[in-house]
Amino acid sequence: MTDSELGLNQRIWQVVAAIPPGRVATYGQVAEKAGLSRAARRVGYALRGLPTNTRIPWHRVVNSQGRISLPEGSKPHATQRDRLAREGVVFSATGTIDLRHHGW
DNA sequence: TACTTGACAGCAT
DNA sequence: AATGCTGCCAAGT
Repeated sequence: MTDSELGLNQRIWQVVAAIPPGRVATYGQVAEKAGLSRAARRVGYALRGLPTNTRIPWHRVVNSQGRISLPEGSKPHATQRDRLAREGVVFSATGTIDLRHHGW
């Protein structure tokens, strides 16, 4: 495995793992903290490759609008929302999170 | 080997 | 407010 492969994904996962419960970070923030300043897309790709039983708190990562970036109605979407709600994250009627309050 | 795609985001129009 | 374009970087075709 090359450094660019392992290093990149692990850096991303490490950053995600550091997000405290009850808080959410945007893909852009994760990318920046991982040293990828503008590779928000790469973050989504890395999370997408995580196994279902991973211990990485991937659910604490949402897009810049405070919305879950997964197809509404899909199972992963419901899982993310449920886990966040369980940590005390509040969703508005339209399904958006107030980043001013829950942002990292 | 080259082009397209993707759990995104910021800026321009 | 809604599109569209560009940057990022690995994977798929």
